[in-house]
Amino acid sequence: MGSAKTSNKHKQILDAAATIFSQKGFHQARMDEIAVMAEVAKGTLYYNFSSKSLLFAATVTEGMEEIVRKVRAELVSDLPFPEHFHLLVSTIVRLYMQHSDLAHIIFNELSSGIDDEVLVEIERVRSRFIDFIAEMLSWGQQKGYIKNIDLKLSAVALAGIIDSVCSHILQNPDEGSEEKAVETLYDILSSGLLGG
Amino acid sequence: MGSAKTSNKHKQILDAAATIFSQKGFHQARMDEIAVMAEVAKGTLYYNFSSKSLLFAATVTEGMEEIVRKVRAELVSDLPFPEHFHLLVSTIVRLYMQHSDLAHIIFNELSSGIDDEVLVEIERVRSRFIDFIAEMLSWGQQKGYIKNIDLKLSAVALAGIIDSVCSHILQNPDEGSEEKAVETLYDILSSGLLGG
Amino acid sequence: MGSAKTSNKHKQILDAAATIFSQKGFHQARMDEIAVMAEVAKGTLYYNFSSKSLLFAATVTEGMEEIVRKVRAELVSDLPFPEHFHLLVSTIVRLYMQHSDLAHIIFNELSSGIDDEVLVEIERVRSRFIDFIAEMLSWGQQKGYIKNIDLKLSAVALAGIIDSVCSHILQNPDEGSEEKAVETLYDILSSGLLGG
Amino acid sequence: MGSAKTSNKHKQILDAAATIFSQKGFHQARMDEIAVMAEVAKGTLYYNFSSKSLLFAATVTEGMEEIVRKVRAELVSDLPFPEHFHLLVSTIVRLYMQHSDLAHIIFNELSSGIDDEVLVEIERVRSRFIDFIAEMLSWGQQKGYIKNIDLKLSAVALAGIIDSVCSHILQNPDEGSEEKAVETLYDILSSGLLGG
DNA sequence: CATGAATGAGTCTTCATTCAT
DNA sequence: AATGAATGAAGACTCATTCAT
Repeated sequence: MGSAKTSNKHKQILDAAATIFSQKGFHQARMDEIAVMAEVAKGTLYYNFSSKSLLFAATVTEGMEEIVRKVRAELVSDLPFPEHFHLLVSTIVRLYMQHSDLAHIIFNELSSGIDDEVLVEIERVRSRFIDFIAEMLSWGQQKGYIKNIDLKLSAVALAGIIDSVCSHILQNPDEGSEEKAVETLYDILSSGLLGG
Repeated sequence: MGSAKTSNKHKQILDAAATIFSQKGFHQARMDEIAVMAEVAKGTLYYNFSSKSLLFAATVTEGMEEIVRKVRAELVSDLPFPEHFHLLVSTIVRLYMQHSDLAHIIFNELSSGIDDEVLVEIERVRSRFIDFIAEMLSWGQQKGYIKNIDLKLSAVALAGIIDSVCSHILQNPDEGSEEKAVETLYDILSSGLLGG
Repeated sequence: MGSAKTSNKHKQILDAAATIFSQKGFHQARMDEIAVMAEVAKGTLYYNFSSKSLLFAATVTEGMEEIVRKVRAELVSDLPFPEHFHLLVSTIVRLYMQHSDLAHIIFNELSSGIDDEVLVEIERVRSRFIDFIAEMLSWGQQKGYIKNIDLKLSAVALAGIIDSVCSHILQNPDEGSEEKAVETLYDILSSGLLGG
Repeated sequence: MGSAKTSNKHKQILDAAATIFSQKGFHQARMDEIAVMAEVAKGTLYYNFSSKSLLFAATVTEGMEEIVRKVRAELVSDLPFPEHFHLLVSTIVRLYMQHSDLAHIIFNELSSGIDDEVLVEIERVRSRFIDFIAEMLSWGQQKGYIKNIDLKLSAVALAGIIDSVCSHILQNPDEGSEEKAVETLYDILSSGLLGG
C-alpha cells in the first residue's frame, strides 16, 4: 500500500468541496474555505484540481455517479411494477435527503458563470440521471403499467417534482416528514391530483 | 406628481435588472451592466436602490406580483373544475415561458449569498405564489374534484413540476413545444403516470 | 476648467508606471507599487487602464511618441549633412540618457510574457522609430553623403550601437561621459573603426 | 568517476534550461517546464542546482564560456588585420545566430529581479566577452589598423551593433540573410556610414 | 541520488459602493 | 435628481521551494 492509496488528500478535498459548494453554491464558495475544511493548503487544491470550475465538476460528477449507482443497486427487485415504482420514488427521495448537498448543486446552480466546458460536463451527468429514470419508465410502459406519454418529459417532470418537494421539506422541516413527502409524491404520480 | 411618476429611470432600471438578473443570476449580474442597459449612470442605480440586493428584491417582487396578478385575472372563469384546472396549468406555463427570466430567478437563485433580509422578502413572495396555488386547489377540493391530499405540498409539487418541464423545453427547444408540455403536465397532474 | 483637465490621475499613473516599469521591467513591476507611487488606489489603476499589459503599452507608446516628437523637433536644421548627422547622434544619445527608463523598457523587455496584442503595439512603435532613422539616412543618401548600404539594417544598427553604448555608460558611470560616448559613436558611424 | 561524469542529468537540465530560458527569459521560464523538458523530476532540479537563479547563472556561464572558447579557436589565424577583423565579425555573427538562445539571454535579461549575486556573476561573464573583443581591437590598434579610439567603448559598440542586427534578422527572417548582415556590419564598422 | 506531492506567500484582477460635483 | 471617477476589500490562481520517502 502507498501506491494503492493515491493520496487521501484528493478525497479530503472532494468531501470538503461537496459540503461547501452545497452550502453556498458555486459562486459563493471560496477556495480558501474549502482548503481550510479539507485541512490542506490552498496550493494543494490546485495541485489536485486545476481550477475551481474543475473541482466543482469533479465534485458533482463523482457525487452524482455514486448516487445513480446506489439507486440502481437498490432497485434490483422483482416486485410488481407499482411497488417497484413506489420504491423508485422513495429511494430517490431518501437519497436526495441524504445527499441534499449535491442535489442542491445540481438543481440550483446550473446557471451561468461556470466554464462552458464544465457546464456541459455537468449537464451530461444530469442528463444521464434523467435517462436512467426514463429508462425505468420505459420498462414500466412496456409492461403496460405506464400510460402512453412522453417519457423524456415525464422523467424531467419526475425529477422536478421530487426536487421541489424535497427542497421544500428541507427548508421547512416542520411542514412535513420524508414519509409524508413520499406518499404525496406517489399519490400524485400514480393517480394524479384529480379524482377526489 | 412625484409619487405617481417616480422618475421613469426607476422603471428603466427595473427592466434592465430583470433582464440581466435572469440572464446571469444574482451573483453573476454586474451593476455596471445593469446601468449600461438601463442607460443611466451607475450612481443612479444607487440613488434609486440602495444596494444590489435590494434592487434584486425589488425586481423579483414587482415582477412576481405582476405575474400573480395576471394569473388571477385570467382565471376568473366559471368553467367546471377540470377545465379550470387545465386553464390554471396552461396559464402558468404560458406566463412562465413569457417571463422565463423571473421564473428562472425565483426557481434557481434562492441559494445563499444574498442578504438574509432580502432572501426572506423573496421567500415571502414565492410563498404567496404557492399559497395562491394551494388556495385554488383547496377550492377544487371543496368542490370534490381534488382528492384528499396535503394541499401545501401539492402546490409545491405543482410549481416544481411546471418549473422543471418548462425549464427543460426552454433549454432544449427542439424536444418539445409548449402545447406538448401543457398536455404532459395536465396528463400527469390530472390522472397520474400510472394507468396504462 | 474641470472638463478640460481630464483627471490628472491618468498622468500620475503613467508617470509612476514609467518609473517602475523601467526600474524593474514588465514582469517584476507590481501594480501595487505603481499605485502607491502614483498615489492612487489600486482600483484606480484598473479604472484607467484595464490591465497591466495595457498600462505597459500605454506607457511605452506615449513615452516613445514624445521622444520621437522631440528628436524631430530638434532636427529641424539647415546644417550640412555631416553636421546634421552628428546632431542626430547627439540628440538621440541625450534623449536616451534623459529617458533611459523608456529606452531600457523598449530595448530590454520585448521578450515574451506580454499579451501578443500589446507586444505588437509596442513593436509597431519601435518600428516607427527605426523607420524615422532610416528616413533620415535615406535623405542623406540622396544627397550623396551616405554610401550605398541597406538603410533599414543600418537604422537598426544605429539604434543598437547607441543603445549598447548608452546602456554601458549608464551602468558604468565612471567609464565615460555622455560627450565621450557621442564622439566615439560618431567616430565609428562616420568613418568606421578602421583607418588608423 | 563521479566528478568527471557528474550524472548526465546535470547536462540534461542545463540543456533544457538553456532552451527554456532563451525562449521565455528568466522571469517567464518555469521550473516545471524545465524539469519536463529535461525529463527529470522537479526535485532533481533542486538537487543539482539550489535555486532558479543559480540554474540561470550556470546556464549562462557555461554557455558563454563555450562560445568564447569557440570564437578564440576560430580566430587563430595569421591573416592580415582587415581580413582578421572581417573574420571576427562573421564568426561572432555566426555563433550569435547558432546560439541565439544565449545571446538573447545575455543581451535582453540583465534587468532586475535576479539575485544580485547572480547578476554580478553574469555581468562578469559578459564583461569577459567584451574584454576579449577589446583585446582583439587593441591588438589591431598596436598594428596600426585601428584608429585612436576608446577600445572598451568600441568593444561595447561592436557587441551592441552585432546584437541589434542579428536580433533583427532573427525576428524578420525575410528582411535579410546572415551574409547580408555580416557585410553591412563590416561595411559600417570598417569605414563608417559616411563616404558615399 | 531521485522523486513529486504539498506548501503558502505573493499577484493580478473584479466589483459593489461612495461622494464630490 | 443624476453622475462617474475613485476606492479597497476580497478572491482565484501561480510557482519557487521543501521534504518525506
